[in-house]
This record gives sequence, structure tokens and C-alpha cells, in this order.
Amino acid sequence: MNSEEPTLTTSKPIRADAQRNKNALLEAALDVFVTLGVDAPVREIAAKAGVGVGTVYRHFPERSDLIVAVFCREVDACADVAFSLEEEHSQFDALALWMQHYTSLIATKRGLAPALHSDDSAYSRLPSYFYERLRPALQKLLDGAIQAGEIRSDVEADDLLRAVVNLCMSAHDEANYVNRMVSLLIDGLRYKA
Amino acid sequence: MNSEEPTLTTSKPIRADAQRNKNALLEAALDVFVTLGVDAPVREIAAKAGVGVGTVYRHFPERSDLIVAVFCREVDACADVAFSLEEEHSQFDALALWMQHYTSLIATKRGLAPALHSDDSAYSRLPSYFYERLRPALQKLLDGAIQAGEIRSDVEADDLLRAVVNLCMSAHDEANYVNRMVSLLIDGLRYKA
DNA sequence: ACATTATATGGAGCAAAGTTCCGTATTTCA
DNA sequence: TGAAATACGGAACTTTGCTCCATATAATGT
Repeated sequence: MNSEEPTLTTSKPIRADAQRNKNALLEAALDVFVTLGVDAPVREIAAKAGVGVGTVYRHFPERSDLIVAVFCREVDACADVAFSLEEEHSQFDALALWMQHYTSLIATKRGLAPALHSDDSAYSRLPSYFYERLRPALQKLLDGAIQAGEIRSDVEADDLLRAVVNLCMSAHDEANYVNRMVSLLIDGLRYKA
Repeated sequence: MNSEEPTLTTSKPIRADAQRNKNALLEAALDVFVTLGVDAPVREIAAKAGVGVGTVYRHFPERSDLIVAVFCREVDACADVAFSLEEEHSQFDALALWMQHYTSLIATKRGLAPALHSDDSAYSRLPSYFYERLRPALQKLLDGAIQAGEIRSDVEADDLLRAVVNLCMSAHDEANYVNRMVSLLIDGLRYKA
């Protein structure tokens, strides 16, 4: 839905070049994380974004802040997809397609699932952001499908979100396994439609 | 059960001081891991064991080998406890006490649960060791309690082992929560004794 | 007991990666 | 256009995994 600076408490106007660099950094980081994993060196990301390391640390005081920012951005995008899917598909299809989309988010971004369960305080705000952003999106799809009589009504959004995270946690690189299990979950929703 | 050098393929006899240092290292590492976490610097462990870093790397070519060795040792100890408990308690009590012991193993050793689910190839041999060592121990206790008519008979050892790992994964530092859930699991076993 | 040899040790030093600092460059605004 | 505010780059510092090798220690045969 929204995409730009969410901070309504904008005390100071951000300089144009700073904003540009921040975006470039987020894009470069996503790219590098997918390729090299979240443990990729900061210098690598800085180089890919065409900035110096100093710039990275101005925007993201530490490594983990950059990781969190990238993940939050992806979570936002994933949540937003729910609304566009709902406009272009039947209730159930929208739900099924979203679950697929969500699953690939978790499966593709190595390090997201671990970060969600990390005891490192640097990642402590991730879980709440994650669930509070995605829960309403999925809930909306579930409600729609329930209203349409396409799925059962006793399923919690959180349970589904967690289930996928957990499945991906213990099944690295086994995309087929994960897809099979997620399909099974979705089919389970239709039981006693 | 066993405790000493398990390698039957002992090609060369190990020098006495080497063995001593290796043990000191394992002990120091466990200590440091519990205090500082598994990310503690190697130098710290070497210092605590009273050896140089070179010695650490002779015995454990890389950091992760030391971590794995420490965890395997703990797993061995935990499996062994099953037998002594069985001798001194009723079947059900032995089972309950062991589950408690096992739970604290997982909950206390930060980094064990994550390592079990890590996609880092350095930890790839941990999961199989873990389950293959603990499954028989728990199975024995379960069978005993089943024979005594104290618990139901349709529960898999693996399921219980995994359940505790998963519970601890998503509940850092919430010992109370974990204990409550594990108690619930154990009570569940008695349902329809 | 001692010499010989195989093995193990310690810790300086190297390399990689996170983070800081500050002189310089760019943007903003009047 | 000029001054003030802000941001930038990247050298340098720190931490940490790991290697190397001159030295020390244990095992073994005499």
C-alpha cells in the first residue's frame, strides 16, 4: 500500500542525495543478501550501491539495522501483494496465490527465518513487525474466502504464518518439500468448506 | 554408557598431554558457550583452558568443530542419564525427569537448537547424531512406561524430541513457557493411560 | 638413564570484516 | 551566489578466525 518514508515524525527534511543513497543501499543489500547470504560483507554492499562504507553506517548504524530494514521492506511488499491479488482473483485463488508468494519470500530470503527466531537483541523488533504487518493481510484473505464459503472458518492467520516459517526453518533448500507441505495446508483449509 | 574415546579405528595412540588439553578445551568451551554464547571468541576459550590458540586449532580445525564436539558431548551425557534414571525411579517418573533434563539441555545451550536447523554445512552432522543418540534413550523410557501401563502407546520418540527443540526455538529465555508446554506434553502422555 | 624421534604447543602474525573518524564535497536556502 | 548544514568517502582502528613454525614435551628403543 504505502511505500515511501513512513516516519510521520519527520523532524528534519532529508537531503535528496541522502535519500537516493539510502534507496540504492537497500536495493544493493537485497541483491547481495540473496546472492551471498546475510553474512555478506558490508563493503560488498557499499560497492554495489556505489557508495563508501561511511555512508552505509550513517544510514544504518550497524550491520543488523541494514538487514532488518531490507527484511521489513520485503515484508511490506508481501503484505501489499495481498490487496492486488484480491482484486484480480477469486477469494480462494487470491489466498492460495498469496500463500505461495509468502512462502517464496521466506524460502528465498535465507536468514529471515533464523532472524525471526534469533535471540540477538538486534533483531528483536523483527518478529513483531513481521507478524503485525502480515497478519492483517492474510486475515483479510482468509475472511474473504470464509465468507465465500470456500474454506473452513477455524483457522488462525498467525498459525499459518508461523507454520510456513517453521517448515522453512527445518527444510533448507528443499523447495519441493516445502511446497508439498504448504499445498497440504491450503488443501486442509478447504476440508469441510 | 560409554564416555571415552569412541574411535575404534584408533590408528595412532594419542599423546597424554594432547588428550588432557583436548578435555580441558571441551570443558572450557562448554563453560564459555553457556556464559557468552557460541559466538564467543576462540581466544577466550583457549585462555580459559590454559592453552594457546594453536592447540585449539590442532584439535578442532575450525571453530564449528569445537562447537559440534561440545554439543555431541552434552548429547551423550543426556542420553546416558536415561539409564541411571531408569534404575532409581518408577517408569513414569524416570520418563518425566528425563524430559525435564532434556529440556534444560536444549534451553540452556543457546545455539544448539539453531545449530540443529542451520544450513551451514559445518553443522550438517549434528542433527543425525542428535536424534540417533537420543531417540533410543527416550524410546526405552517410553516403552517402559507403556509396559507399566502409565502412559499411552501412540507417541513417537522423535516427535517429542523435536517438539521440545521447536518450543525452545521460538521462546528464548521464556523458561516458564517452555516448562509449561513440556509439562502439558507429558501430561498428555498419561491421557488414556 | 639417555638419546632419538614423532608429536604437540604457544603465540606472533596474517587476513577479513565491522565500525569510527574526519577532511572534503554536495545540497539547501536566503 | 555565498554561507551553513548536511552527507560523503575511505583510510585506519579493532576484533576475530586461522596459519605457521621454532620450541618444548612425550613416547620409545637401547
